[in-house]
Amino acid sequence: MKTEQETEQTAGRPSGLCGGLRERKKRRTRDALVRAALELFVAKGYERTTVDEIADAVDVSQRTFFRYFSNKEEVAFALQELIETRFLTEVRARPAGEPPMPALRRAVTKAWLTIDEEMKAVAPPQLHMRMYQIIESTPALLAVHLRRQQETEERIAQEIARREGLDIDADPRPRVLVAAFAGAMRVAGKVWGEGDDWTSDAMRKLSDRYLAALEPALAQNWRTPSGN
Amino acid sequence: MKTEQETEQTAGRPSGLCGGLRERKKRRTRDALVRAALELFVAKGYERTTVDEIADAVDVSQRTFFRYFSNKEEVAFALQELIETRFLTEVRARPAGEPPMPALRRAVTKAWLTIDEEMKAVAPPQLHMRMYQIIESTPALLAVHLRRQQETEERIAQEIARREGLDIDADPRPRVLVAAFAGAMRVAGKVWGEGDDWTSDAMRKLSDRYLAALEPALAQNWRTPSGN
DNA sequence: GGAGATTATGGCAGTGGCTGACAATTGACA
DNA sequence: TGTCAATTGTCAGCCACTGCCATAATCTCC
Repeated sequence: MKTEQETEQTAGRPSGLCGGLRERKKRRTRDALVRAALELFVAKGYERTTVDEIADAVDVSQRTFFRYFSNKEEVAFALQELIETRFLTEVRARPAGEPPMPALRRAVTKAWLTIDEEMKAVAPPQLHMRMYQIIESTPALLAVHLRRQQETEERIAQEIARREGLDIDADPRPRVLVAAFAGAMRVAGKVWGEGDDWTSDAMRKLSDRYLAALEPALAQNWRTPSGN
Repeated sequence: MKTEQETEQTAGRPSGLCGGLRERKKRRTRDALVRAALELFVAKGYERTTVDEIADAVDVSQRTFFRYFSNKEEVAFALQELIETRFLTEVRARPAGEPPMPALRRAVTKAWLTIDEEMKAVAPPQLHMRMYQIIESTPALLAVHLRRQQETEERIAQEIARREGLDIDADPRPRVLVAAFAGAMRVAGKVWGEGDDWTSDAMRKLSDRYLAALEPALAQNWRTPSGN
């Protein structure tokens, strides 16, 4: 028999309060693995860190590591997982009458209001931020990152189609809107990671700026200066 | 034992004709490796095909395979490489005065006019198409595919910025436009791969449709039916 | 056409990611 | 306390990938 291990994503609750000893222990090992991995990745780089080193740092076997994470990449995406989940939740919470684009923009703004707090549960924010830079600069991780984002895109597009009562395969607008939106967000995220202000407030401002640039960018005439 | 396919690709290729024996031989092994890899991937799936099998099929050592391709993934992207190069060339060839979005749209249309011919040089179109489906459905390949696309995006954005005389780091529009454009194209490509009409003509029509949906998708009001 | 410099290739040993199988251990619960 | 199920460690093994060195093929120049 299999125990479901997706149960513990209850946000905002400190680890170790719920469930029996067995589950608490599992959560602790998992968090410890993430933390050790992030520290090692930041210290030595992703490729120069071996799974054995991560496992040794937490004093478990390599085999156990692979029981918690299906591969070495996955352990690097703790923060991303959080962001994606949070954003999706906020989109689902938008009022039904709201048009698609404003709904997405407000969802992203609201999501970033709470992400700060949540990520502290596993590792210090500084660590997450450095990890984000490593993801952007390590080809293998960047590739996985983009794939994960695309999976989120699809879920969001489905939610938008549902809200608007559209057949997602017949009307191109849900997927195209979300693709454009995600593209602008990706550019914003990249600039954020390369800059020096790693507050969530800075991220919100960048999102706004790049999303606002979407319509002017599609316009024919670029002669009017804008954007900065 | 030895697979000899020296005859076909020397016909219409500038690259197959020039150079000494050494270079021609190198090109032949490379093409043979691509072809053998595609056939094996299509027949058995990407993950169930080992590099040893590909090398054996062409009668070279595994070590030689890795001298031609830096990893197993790379050999799967022959067609994509072609498309990206072609598209980039067409963008660079657009007249200077043309606004960014029309330039991109016309570049993609022109690119697909010649891709058919070019890809036949290495393997039959059918094989490339099946490979494309495998890329879209194999997580490891999809991830690499998206990263490659993003690299192309960056190059195109730089070209757009250059054309418009803008500083790409100061004005968000070049990257945002290209991100939105690429997003719509990606959705179109996915639909193309899932459909049954694999002509480049079909791809051009899908591109048109999804790019046309970009502006309506960003608009506030979706109540007016459109797109299909 | 042959000597010598270049370059492609093969073989081999070794590392690291990842998996299946099985046995030992630990927590849950009657 | 004893039984049952979940968790873990150990071990053997596959596969992607790399460095190293010897060999064989091509190229260059006389």
